[in-house]
Amino acid sequence: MLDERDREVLCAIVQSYINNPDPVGSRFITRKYAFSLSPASIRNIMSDLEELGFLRQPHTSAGRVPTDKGYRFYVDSLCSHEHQYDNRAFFYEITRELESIKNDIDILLSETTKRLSNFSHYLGVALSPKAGSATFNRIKLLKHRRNHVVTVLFTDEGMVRNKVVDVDFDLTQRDLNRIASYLNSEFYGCNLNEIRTKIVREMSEEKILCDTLISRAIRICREVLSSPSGNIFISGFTEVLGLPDFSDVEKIKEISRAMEDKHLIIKLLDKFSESAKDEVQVIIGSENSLAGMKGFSIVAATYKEGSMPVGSVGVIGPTRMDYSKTIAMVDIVSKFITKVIEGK
Amino acid sequence: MLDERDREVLCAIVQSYINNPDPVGSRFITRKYAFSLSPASIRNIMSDLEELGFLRQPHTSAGRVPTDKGYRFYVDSLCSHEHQYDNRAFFYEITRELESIKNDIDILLSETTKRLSNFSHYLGVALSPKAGSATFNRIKLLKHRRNHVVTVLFTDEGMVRNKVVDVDFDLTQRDLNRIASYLNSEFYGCNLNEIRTKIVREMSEEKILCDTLISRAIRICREVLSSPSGNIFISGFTEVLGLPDFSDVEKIKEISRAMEDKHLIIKLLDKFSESAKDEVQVIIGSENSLAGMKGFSIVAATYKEGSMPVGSVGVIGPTRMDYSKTIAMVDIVSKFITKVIEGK
DNA sequence: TATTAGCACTCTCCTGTTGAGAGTGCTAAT
DNA sequence: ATTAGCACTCTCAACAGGAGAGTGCTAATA
Repeated sequence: MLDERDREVLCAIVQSYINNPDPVGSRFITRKYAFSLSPASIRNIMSDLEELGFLRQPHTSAGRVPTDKGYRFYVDSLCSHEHQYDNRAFFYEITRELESIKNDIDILLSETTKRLSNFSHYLGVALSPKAGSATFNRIKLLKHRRNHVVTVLFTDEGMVRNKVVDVDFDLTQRDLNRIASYLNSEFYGCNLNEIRTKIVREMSEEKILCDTLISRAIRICREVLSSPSGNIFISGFTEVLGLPDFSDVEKIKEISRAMEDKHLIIKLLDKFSESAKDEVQVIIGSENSLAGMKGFSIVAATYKEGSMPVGSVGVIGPTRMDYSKTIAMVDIVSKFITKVIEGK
Repeated sequence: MLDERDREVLCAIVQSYINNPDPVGSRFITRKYAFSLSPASIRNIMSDLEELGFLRQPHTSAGRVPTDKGYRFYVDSLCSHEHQYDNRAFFYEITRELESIKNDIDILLSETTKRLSNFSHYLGVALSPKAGSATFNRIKLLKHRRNHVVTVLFTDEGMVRNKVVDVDFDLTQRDLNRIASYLNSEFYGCNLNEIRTKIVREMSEEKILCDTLISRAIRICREVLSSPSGNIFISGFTEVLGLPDFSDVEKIKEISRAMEDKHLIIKLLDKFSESAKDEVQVIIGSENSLAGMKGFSIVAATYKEGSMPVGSVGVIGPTRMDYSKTIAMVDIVSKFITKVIEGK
């Protein structure tokens, strides 16, 4: 479909536009990229590329601009995925500054997104491990004031989570210990999601258990498991405001709305976690299924725990994004987080 | 200094400008506010008010606009602080929807700021209780994997906080229990800040204790207390983008930078907590000591725990802010949070 | 003496025009 | 197949003119 020359021109246009958001014209291409072709020939090629949907013109007598399809082709077939030199500073910074934060995954992720946005100039995003996919190790119940129980849940993965649970009955610490050991023997090694569904089923079926210790145990456990979605971290709004892509107030509102709708972004990143692909993934502009996110691209990857993806980290920016560099950065970051978590 | 008539005119100008961000002219005043004076007389008054620093003109032949000093006078002497009717819906919403979130103060505050920004159209902010001012009740240490200890700290105020602490020595659960009971007997009833300073002192003085149980206890405790500052919650960026005050990209960058600098806002709100005044406090534009926050106003109040202010909640917006309404809202919110916390 | 009508003046903002500049597509020559 | 040449289109910046809003000042008025 595209011969070598066409590809070269497309590549030059995309790179030039990424570098500087002006529609790129034929003359500019010949001069800047030293093709052994005249502007007129370039124009013919550009015209073909436009026909094929890789480029478009903002208006007659403007240069060309890549379409989402153009970016896609560039990412898949044209851009080099080596960018190690540029990103070396980034790599050193995160390893040097963040390796020590290994006990609090939330802080680690939040700091990571900050660094990511600083270096990429786009939004850094990360999704903390979903509790649901973790494995129940043990639970500890501590009496707090009357009617309050502090629960501390340990997972096999080393996550610790606490929550204060209201109970409508008074329990001694001894009762709590018995409840805890019941839960521990019942659920040891189970996946938290499974436990939740199991509990819901049992609660609807066996109303008989009412007011026994087990029923209380179940009720407490349900409370503990009731907040399933992981935290999301987004950094770098000020950073993106500096980009020429956001010199327009409408564009700013758009990305701000997208950011506010955290649920949508969570959903999106969740998809990444599910598709257990190993590489960095890229969603470009309108490929996105979310209405509010068309116009932006997402570059993301998962980080793993015991070879299972448990969360994701990435970058959101304009479609006019330095994909090559960003992909390399996200790759670095996802591997780094995996390493920190596993090495814990 | 200002007679009754001058005040009325100033009040009209401020209110008109708050209502609609156009410089207000003499003719407009006479018509809208039905003064029994001609535009020419109003002009004379306005000229006086400008001389006194309450008003300024963006340019000759524009109307007048309040200065920070003008807003200050308005807030202190002119505006009515009754706004109950307008805010009734707001009051109902927060009491109905948020009262149930009493076990997790962070979620309560974050939801509160969301509601606050929705109703005010400005940024809602809140500072969670500073751990330092709380009172040690007891600590529980649980063995996590090798070299990791899960600490659960209870305060008299009912706060629970957990943290995973790395230790460079292996301890049995039994050791941990002994350490915990040492800490419990040593620090029961102490203020957390005191404990921290005490620990720092002891660690520098008595190196002798090295490698004993007590030294280990102290080390763990220090870790637990090492993150002193409270969380900050800010909501409503999309909300403020809708205001005419932020139709300019520069203004947007300004407020975005201010938001990113969370430390500064924390500092600012901390001051509110310290000055133990009971009322809602207002900082207008350049009264602010923070460079990045000039140009914005802050309306904030503290919420209390046992009649001690422990955190603050408020609103950040343009100096052209509906002070009357906002002050009433912040008042409602701060009292609401106090009630929820105390009633816990 | 305080108030006001009248008027000249200033400044912004909108609109329309114009010319430069950049880039294109097409055609004919190489 | 490539390219030079040219007419055409579109944007953008600069400029001018006119409407509109508001002011300050002065002289007349109650």
